[in-house]
Amino acid sequence: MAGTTAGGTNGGGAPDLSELATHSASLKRSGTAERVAVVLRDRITEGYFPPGSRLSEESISGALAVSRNTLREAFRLLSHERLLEHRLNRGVFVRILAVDDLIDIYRVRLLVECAALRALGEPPFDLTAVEAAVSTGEQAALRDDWAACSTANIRFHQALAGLADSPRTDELMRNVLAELRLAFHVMADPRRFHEPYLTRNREITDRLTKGDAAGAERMLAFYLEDSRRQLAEAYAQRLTER
Amino acid sequence: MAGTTAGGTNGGGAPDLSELATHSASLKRSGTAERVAVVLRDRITEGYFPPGSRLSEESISGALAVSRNTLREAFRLLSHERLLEHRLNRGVFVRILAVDDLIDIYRVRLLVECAALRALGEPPFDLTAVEAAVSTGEQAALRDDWAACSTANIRFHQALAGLADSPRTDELMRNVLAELRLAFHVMADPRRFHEPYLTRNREITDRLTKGDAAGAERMLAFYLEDSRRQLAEAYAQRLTER
DNA sequence: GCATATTTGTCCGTATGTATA
DNA sequence: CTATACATACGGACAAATATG
Repeated sequence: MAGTTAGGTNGGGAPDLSELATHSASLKRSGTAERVAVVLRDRITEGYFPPGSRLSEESISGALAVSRNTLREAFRLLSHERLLEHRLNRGVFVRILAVDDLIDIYRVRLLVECAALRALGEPPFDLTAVEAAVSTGEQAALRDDWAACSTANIRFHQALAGLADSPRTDELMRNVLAELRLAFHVMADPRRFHEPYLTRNREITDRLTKGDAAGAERMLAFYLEDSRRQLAEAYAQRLTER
Repeated sequence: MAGTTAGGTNGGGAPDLSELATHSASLKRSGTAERVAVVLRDRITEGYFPPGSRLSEESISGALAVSRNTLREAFRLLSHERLLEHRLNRGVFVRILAVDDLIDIYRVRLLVECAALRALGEPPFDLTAVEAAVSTGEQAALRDDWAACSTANIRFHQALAGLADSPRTDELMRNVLAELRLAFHVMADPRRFHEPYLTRNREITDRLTKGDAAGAERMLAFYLEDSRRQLAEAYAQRLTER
């Protein structure tokens, strides 16, 4: 019944929001609100809903064929993850990070990623996930596929944090890195921000392979500091020139 | 408040759950769902709703005089914080931590709290919050007020993590420590778990006052390891004997 | 500054499915 | 196995806040 009026919140692009129906392949039984949240999260992190855009209850619920009540439950979840911002009586918006947010995100990353390396035990580490992320990143760079490169880079850092073997830490990193993507969508110059770090990813991994966790940690700290500075500067500039 | 048709929806008696109405002290404009979440969170962490208890949509929405839709939004928030567990088609329950959860929580604490100390700059630290927490804990112990002592102890560790000066880290610790309270409510022998740590809190603080962050970090690591072991053992026993 | 349209906030009623006694 | 209770999800309603002309 819901009238899917074309051209809702977003001016252009693919109008296809759906593919909600049969997720029966997944073992995890979850309600519709959570499935809606998954779809929206994907759309946000992929840039389909750019930062600052308003997510109208009516159009989204229409496009996804769910009731407004259910949609609002999904909104709550994503607001809690800081991907959406809930302004009372005005609706939900894709968050626009402030520079302070960037700084805090990098502070968390420095804390968590370095701590994960420091907490490593004896030299034969399980680096399969780290290795995989690094090589997919390198291959994506060869293809000039900077979107994939960005994803691989993020996965590299998730893998590093994953060495702590802690589900809660994993979730923290997932959320924080998803937030970080919001900043990249404001700037959209992926190559500049990811290419220089490919070799450093490789170097860090090599250190770990050799069992030199302390060295890897030191390099990682410099890496994050450089990345933070470069990103924060470019981001601040981009924000003010709007 | 909107939609107040035909008077109060529930003229009937609400138990002692309420006090929803006047939150006017807070500057933060928030919707009912968030206020409901605050009330429920308090009730859970204070033990009014013990772990394992089911939170019926009907009775809670009746007691708080909010609609079931609004209540469900609040449930989503608390589920996301791992205080509630959402079992599909069965409702929401106050979470019962598994031993694995305890271990992971302590892993996160070790990671974050130690990293916060390690990241400290030059010796004159701002320890007002830490100091305050320690002394309130000591005074509570003198009064045999172990509930207050538990709270102060938690606040002590929040203050330690707060030295990292990172909002996201603060939130992480808030959530993780709120979760940890669930374990204490299963056992309810607060004295045994908090008294031995009062002096160690004091010692750690003293180290920090002297500017010896590395020493404090070492002590903290032992502290957490001891605490984790003692708690996990007692908790496992308590769980199996039920 | 005002009148109006749009959108959110909140509530109600209800049909359907699922788990449990 | 049937019955009951409850969560799930939808749609409609209206007040209040906000945006718009």
